[in-house]
Amino acid sequence: MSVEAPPPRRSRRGSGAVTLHDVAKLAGVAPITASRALNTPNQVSPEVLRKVTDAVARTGYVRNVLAGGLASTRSRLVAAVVPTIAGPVFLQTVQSLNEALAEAGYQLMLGQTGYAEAREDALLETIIGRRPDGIVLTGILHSAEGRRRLLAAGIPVVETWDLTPTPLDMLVGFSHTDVGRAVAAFLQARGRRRLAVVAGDDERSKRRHDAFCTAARAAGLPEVRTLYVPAPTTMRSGRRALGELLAADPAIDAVFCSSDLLALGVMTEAQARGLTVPAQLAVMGFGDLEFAADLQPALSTVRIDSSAIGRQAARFIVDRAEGRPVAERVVDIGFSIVDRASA
Amino acid sequence: MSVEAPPPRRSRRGSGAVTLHDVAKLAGVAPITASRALNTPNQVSPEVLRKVTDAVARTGYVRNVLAGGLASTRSRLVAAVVPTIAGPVFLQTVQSLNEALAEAGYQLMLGQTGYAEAREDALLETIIGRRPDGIVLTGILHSAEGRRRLLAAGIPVVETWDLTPTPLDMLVGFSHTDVGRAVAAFLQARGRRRLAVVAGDDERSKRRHDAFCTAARAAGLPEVRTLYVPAPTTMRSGRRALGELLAADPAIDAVFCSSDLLALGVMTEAQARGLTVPAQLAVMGFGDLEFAADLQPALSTVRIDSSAIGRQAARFIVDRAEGRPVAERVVDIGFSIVDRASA
DNA sequence: GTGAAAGCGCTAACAA
DNA sequence: TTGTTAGCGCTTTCAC
Repeated sequence: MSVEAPPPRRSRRGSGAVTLHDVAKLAGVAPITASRALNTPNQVSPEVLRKVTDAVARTGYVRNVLAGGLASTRSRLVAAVVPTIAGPVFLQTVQSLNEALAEAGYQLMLGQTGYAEAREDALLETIIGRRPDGIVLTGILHSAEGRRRLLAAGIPVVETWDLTPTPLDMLVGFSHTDVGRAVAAFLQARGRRRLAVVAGDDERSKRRHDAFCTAARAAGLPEVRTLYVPAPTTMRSGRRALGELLAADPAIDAVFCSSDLLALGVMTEAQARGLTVPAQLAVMGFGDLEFAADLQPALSTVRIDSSAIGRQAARFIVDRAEGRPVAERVVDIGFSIVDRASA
Repeated sequence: MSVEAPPPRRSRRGSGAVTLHDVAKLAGVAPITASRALNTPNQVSPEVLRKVTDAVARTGYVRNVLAGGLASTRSRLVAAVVPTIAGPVFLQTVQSLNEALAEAGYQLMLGQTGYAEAREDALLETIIGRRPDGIVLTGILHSAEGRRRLLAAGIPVVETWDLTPTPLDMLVGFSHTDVGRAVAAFLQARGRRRLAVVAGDDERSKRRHDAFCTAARAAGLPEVRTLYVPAPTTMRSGRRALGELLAADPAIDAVFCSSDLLALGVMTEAQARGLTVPAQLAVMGFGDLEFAADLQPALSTVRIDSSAIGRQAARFIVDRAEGRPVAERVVDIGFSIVDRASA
């Protein structure tokens, strides 16, 4: 009569799902070997590889990335912080970021601050709690507290859509000041003199339009009429804005909008009032969204390679996560003025 | 002379960050007590709560949600699967879903299939690997393999943007067939007889337009001209489509588009060709995006409460995750026809 | 109300 | 190439 071991008291914990342990047992190898077969197949004999692959298929095993991440301190999770994805400006960036990350085996976590800088800190805490392998920020980070936390956490950070001499870590963007200057020069070269601006009230577009106004002033043009609308910008606020602008100064001959959507609103309102674009009023947008080229007249605008920002951000994070050296921490992707019919 | 303990051989593992252990030690309590102070503060004496809160502040501790999730088998992560966020149709849903989840302490993970059903399965595997507390699907899940996996994983699933008699688990959407019928009736009531359709080639819009055509036929109207364009739909494809439609039949007097963007393209093209909307051509969109009301003429369209879908999906998942009973597993949020100027 | 012990499922480190 | 051991940082279970 053999002394039986006590029954392995089935614990109430755990999800009950198939674990790597089960797979290893079925394949007749140690768990770590099964782990290697899945993660670094070429460190394992073909024989073992076959047995493990087999066991995985038979059990329907799905790896638990959370557990792996805890053990390896690599979560393969990347967080993106945007004001909102509703304004289609960042959409392209988020989309291409997501794609590039997915290809490299990383998952994207989305966080929206809603243009309220106050929420930035709270969101950051939530994010750090997940120990992401990287954080992609839209714009530069403002709060000192936030910067401190991020640095302390040692998480790679990419700031985007802006340029600053003092990046937190890595940066991919362009100069908003340069955009403002370039558009002012562009409109002036086309003989426009009474310039106006309709801009969302976020920091970056303000910076663009400050530069725009400064450049206009320097060129001896009359004071630029400026109207700020709440971010995110909409077609509706564009329509309203042109009305107000015209009420203040019926003689304006060019409007620089901080988004293509705003520009669509301005053009529509102009049309509704019987103003012809560009003859009586030049309209410039910003972003070069998909629809810009197909408006009637086609919208002149500033093109930002939004997808390139996302891809570069992904490259930054993945390189850092895989321990590859990042040569250049700051990438200026520039912009270009798209000269279509509306200006 | 005291015998010193050997130095606690500093392990090379771990992130080196402050852990709950450190906090507990500083507060002079057991780790589990510190855990309770943070998660269920009212199960702990005010005294202890104070000491722990204090220690957290002094150390700058940020909880490791991954570790917590592993121990409790609750990741507080929810995955959303969308064809693409670029088409602004799902944007609202994703946005409100994200917001509602964030409020409840859950994080959203984004996965894009890109309208390729083949990628659905691969994406699903990646997602299940993270052990999310729920999955929100856009549309209904097709692959039998995918359904099997999801069921096996025991993860709550919400299918959205559609209605089916055989939901996988929970469902919030509306009937695309009803939409098609309603729009056909609407146009017919306005005296339109030569109907046309421009639709994205995804399953749901096809269903809408099949119903539309069937209803038109039943009403004795002439055969509906139909043109499918690749999803995601764009303004450009709308412009092109009207051109083709007109070439095939110059006498059409109404176009039903499968998205507002498409409708914008159709309206723009009509205008470019000197056709007046709605006098000569009625245009109907779908989605009621923000800009629809502000177009010239204002766009008649079908309104879907996209945000409500997101919120309901969040409620479903959170209720399930917190163990609350879900009374109704299927919610039909309906739709409404917005009767503006373009039709 | 508080704590000790024992994992959650996986992988780093070291050894064979 | 493969295995043993010892965690990753937290929470469940059960006892006080």
